[in-house]
Amino acid sequence: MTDRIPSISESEWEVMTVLWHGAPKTANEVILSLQECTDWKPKTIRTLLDRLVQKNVVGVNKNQRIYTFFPLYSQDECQQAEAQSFIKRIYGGTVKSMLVQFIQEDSLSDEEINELRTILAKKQKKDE
Amino acid sequence: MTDRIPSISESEWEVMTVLWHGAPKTANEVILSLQECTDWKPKTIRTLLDRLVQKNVVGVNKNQRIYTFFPLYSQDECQQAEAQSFIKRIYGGTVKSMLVQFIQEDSLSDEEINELRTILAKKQKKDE
DNA sequence: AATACAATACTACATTTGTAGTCATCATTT
DNA sequence: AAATGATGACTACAAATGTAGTATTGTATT
Repeated sequence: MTDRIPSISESEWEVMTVLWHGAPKTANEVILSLQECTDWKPKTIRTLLDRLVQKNVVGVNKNQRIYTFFPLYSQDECQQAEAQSFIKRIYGGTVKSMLVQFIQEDSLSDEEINELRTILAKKQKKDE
Repeated sequence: MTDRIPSISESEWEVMTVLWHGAPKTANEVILSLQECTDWKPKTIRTLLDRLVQKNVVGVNKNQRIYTFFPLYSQDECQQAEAQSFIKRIYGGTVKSMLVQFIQEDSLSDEEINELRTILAKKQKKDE
């Protein structure tokens, strides 16, 4: 289903985040938003936007003189695609080995662990 | 502690995998190993090895005429570093949100879910 | 209408990555 | 010793990425 999502570079991802947070947005809005957390020049951001459009990850509405941009894939879709390829690259494709590592490290609070347990329990029940 | 691990590209990662699987190895051994699963030319693999050495991710023993190569970081360290930056990039830094997504998708078998539950349970007991 | 401003379009350039090739050298085989 | 073959050193080149700059053009202002 999810047609092959083109790869999104690190900087481009930040632009996507802004658009996922609310779209459509004008280039200027994106620029303002990103200048709060990065020190990229406006032109840089504009270039990133253009590249995302070329890659067909972002759409443009050119009806007005000032274009507006919007994501063509949901954040969820993109996260899953990235995660998929990441896991394949780094963990040889097995999701579990990664999860185990994360659980073993102290990246999770007690509460989070609890939540995860609950989710896992539910998941298991529902699946059968 | 873990000094900043340089970033390892996708192809380079495959070379690392071979070295983690057993080192030291000569370039030739690495090449043979990789030719089973890729169609890279020997020179390509050699270049990747050299770049890893430059990046200080792989060490070389030049005592013999034919060098041997070995990883300077454990697979675990590198996985954690990559995962860290990946999660920051894609999930805004929260480990849990990613785990939840993975659990929700059907990436896990029943058995795996069980294992995870066990691990979580143990983890929680031990922590307090 | 002329000018200034802002948005878009196009161009630029260094670095990293993927993917090798050529040249020099040392060891081994005639 | 000369030729051959394997290693290592250095070079190459296109695509992707990070990071902009210049040129053009439509809109708003005087």
